[in-house]
Amino acid sequence: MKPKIYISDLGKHVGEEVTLKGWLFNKRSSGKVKFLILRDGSGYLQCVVFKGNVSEEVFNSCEELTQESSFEVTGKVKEEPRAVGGFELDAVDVKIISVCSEYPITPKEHGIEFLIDNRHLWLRSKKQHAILKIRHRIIKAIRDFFDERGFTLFDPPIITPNACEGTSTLFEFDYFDLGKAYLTQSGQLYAEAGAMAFGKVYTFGPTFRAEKSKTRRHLTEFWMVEPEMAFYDLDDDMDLAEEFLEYIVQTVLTNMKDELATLERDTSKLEKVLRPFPRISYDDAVKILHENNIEFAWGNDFGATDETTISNQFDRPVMVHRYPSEIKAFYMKRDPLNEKVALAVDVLAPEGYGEIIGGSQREDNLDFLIQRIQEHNLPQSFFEWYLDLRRFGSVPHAGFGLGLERTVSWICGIDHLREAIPFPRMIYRNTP
RNA sequence: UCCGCGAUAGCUCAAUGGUAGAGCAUUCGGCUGUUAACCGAAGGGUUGCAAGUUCGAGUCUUGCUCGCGGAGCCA
Repeated sequence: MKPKIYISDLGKHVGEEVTLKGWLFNKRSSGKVKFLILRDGSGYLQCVVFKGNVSEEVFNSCEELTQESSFEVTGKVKEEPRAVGGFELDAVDVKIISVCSEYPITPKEHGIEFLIDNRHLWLRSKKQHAILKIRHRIIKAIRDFFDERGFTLFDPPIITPNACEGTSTLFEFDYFDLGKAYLTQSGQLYAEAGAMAFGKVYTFGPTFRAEKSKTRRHLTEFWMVEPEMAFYDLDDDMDLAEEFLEYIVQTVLTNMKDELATLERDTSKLEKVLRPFPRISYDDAVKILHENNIEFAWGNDFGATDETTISNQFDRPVMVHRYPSEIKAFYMKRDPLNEKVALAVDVLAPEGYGEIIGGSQREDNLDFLIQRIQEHNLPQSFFEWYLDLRRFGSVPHAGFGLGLERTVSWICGIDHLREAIPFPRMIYRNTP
């Protein structure tokens, strides 16, 4: 097979005659010269078609090229500061592969509703392309981070028999003769089993929430990465979380400069995401709200505006720990120094992006755990295997979950989660 | 579930209760360096649906449908 050449590789081919394939991003013509902007998924390239340099037939055929028509172009690569990307192709031949008729997304402004209806095409746009390239880099950074630190990737089931934490509304369906089953809302309980087997594991996959949340911060299907570590306490958990976030952000800053520029992201705010992050207790956070004249009663969970007020006090992610145990999940260990609070931590992203990490040290005492399950009115029979983890060599352990799309949104500086995933699923939309 | 906003050409939007318009896209013509190119021309409409008020409704009223974002819940 002849080696394929992509626009991103053109620096290695200056002066050579190459053949490229792709789609027409835009076209300008001036009588005897035509400028075809080729898009091949790896970049953009201006192809110059002078009337004398190609056959008359080829020159005229360029008129048929409409936006997003696919074609093949052959020509000599040259450096050209006037062109986007710094290179240009002097075309000697153009072959049309498929003519596109009336591409819906024109190079003008469009409304969000129209764009999301055409998500399958919107993905070709520069901004969406940049967001999803950054998403890809974030995923790689996540995997590199854990792989380099001795974690084992541990895939939990998507189909579960019980409502894991007993709080969220889940997608329910019939599972053969076994009754109702649910789509997972978290792989965490299974990750705990993994941590007892491998020491340090992480799960990374889709999770589902059937709540009728109708905001720019919610999807019904989203991706979550959940590390779980044996012999970690809450402080160890927070140490890992801040190292993790720093690694992700700094990796993107180093490797995705062009994409961040396309998104017009103010990177000075991302450059500040360096350890250590501020760590404040829930009590301290409540004080901050009161100092800002916000009414808030101890024992409640923070709303979106509360989170923004708290995170605005800092220039990097803030870790809020030791929440009232009543508003947290049954498996979270209570603080031995204060039974009213759980050894939990939420990480709030800067710039109003809200909670991106939720974690805790887990309850490792069998009797306490059974008591919590009863207090939450959860069916203990579903949790016997989970209780076995405490019966057979229980150890202190901790973990957290990071919402991928919220992290992508924050780093990209976009205002809606739906742009952070190729095909978003929301309560009133499951197409395309 | 509650609160608020919206629906006009393929798209983005205009239009004091009085002839439904512009830009982009499409088609045709012009231009040898364009950068959302530009210049000229053409085609393109059951104004979300239903009823009401009025001499006259895109505009006012009521109901419905669909969508948007906020609350709650959460990542």
